[in-house]
Amino acid sequence: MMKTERQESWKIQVPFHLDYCLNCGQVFRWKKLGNHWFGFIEGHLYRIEYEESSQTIRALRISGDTGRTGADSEGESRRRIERYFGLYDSLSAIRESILTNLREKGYNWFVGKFDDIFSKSLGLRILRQDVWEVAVSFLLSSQTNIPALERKLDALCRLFPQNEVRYEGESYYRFPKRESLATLCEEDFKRLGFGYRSAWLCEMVRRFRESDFRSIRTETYDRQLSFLLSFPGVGYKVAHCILLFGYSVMRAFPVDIWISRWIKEVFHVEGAPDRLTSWGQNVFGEYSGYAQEYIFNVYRNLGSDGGEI
DNA sequence: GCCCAGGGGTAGT
DNA sequence: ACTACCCATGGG
Repeated sequence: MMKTERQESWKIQVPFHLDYCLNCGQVFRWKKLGNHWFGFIEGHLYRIEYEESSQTIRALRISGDTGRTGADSEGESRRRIERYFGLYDSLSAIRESILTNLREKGYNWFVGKFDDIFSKSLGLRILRQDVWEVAVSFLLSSQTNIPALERKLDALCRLFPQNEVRYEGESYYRFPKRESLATLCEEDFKRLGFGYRSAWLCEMVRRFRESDFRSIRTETYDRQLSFLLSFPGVGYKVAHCILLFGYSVMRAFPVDIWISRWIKEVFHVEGAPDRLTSWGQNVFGEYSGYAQEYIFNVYRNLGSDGGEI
């Protein structure tokens, strides 16, 4: 492939925290070397860094998509990256929406506490990821901690050397398309250590149709949810991860073991994921997905003990 | 060995 | 609707 590297850097005017965005359990295949993050956006391998003091993003586009020719026009990487990292989301408006909803629902005692959580994770943004990769990633996330999930996805990607991009002695892999995974069988997945999730993945590969996943974007929330729940291995938690991270449905509220614990500790509310999802959407409002990610990042990643939040 | 992990499916109440 | 139990695997 012809090398078509291009560097762009620019100053942004909104809060942004690159590490939080890439290290909060919404995406699993970005790698950090020094201050640089390496990963794919729309099939292009990028090296990205963010300098907090000058609010500057520096992005090196290392390789173009396969089948594409020629270099991007000036500013194409910038638009692509700003979209991918959700820089068009107004965090101040999202914060106001959540705080207002908390007051309206009678949780005044929690308003200041949520504001603390929001400040601690400020700059975390919901990414605009590829739906197929999100769907496969979270299908495999069942009963799997994040490091183990990263290893699973890495092993899966390494089965397809045609997707490899080499840069400075390291190898990076584009996520395999459905057609590529369709050449594998359940036994192949089991050999990768996917266990009982292997059959689910086979079925998702078989039933996934690009057109279905595209047309569902414009459907109502209820129809989107029932469509995703129709896949074996996709329950409420995984479906809401796909809605939030793949479809940018900001009121999606995934309830995993951590969020479940946190709700119990802070609000003394318990229940199955579907019930706690409804609870979270009611308490946090139309941006409950953002609230969930900020809570997850503070509670799970930043190590604050739940009792102090 | 034991416990846990960004859960889901199923059978029994 | 709620609960109990099982499901494979890897890491601490």
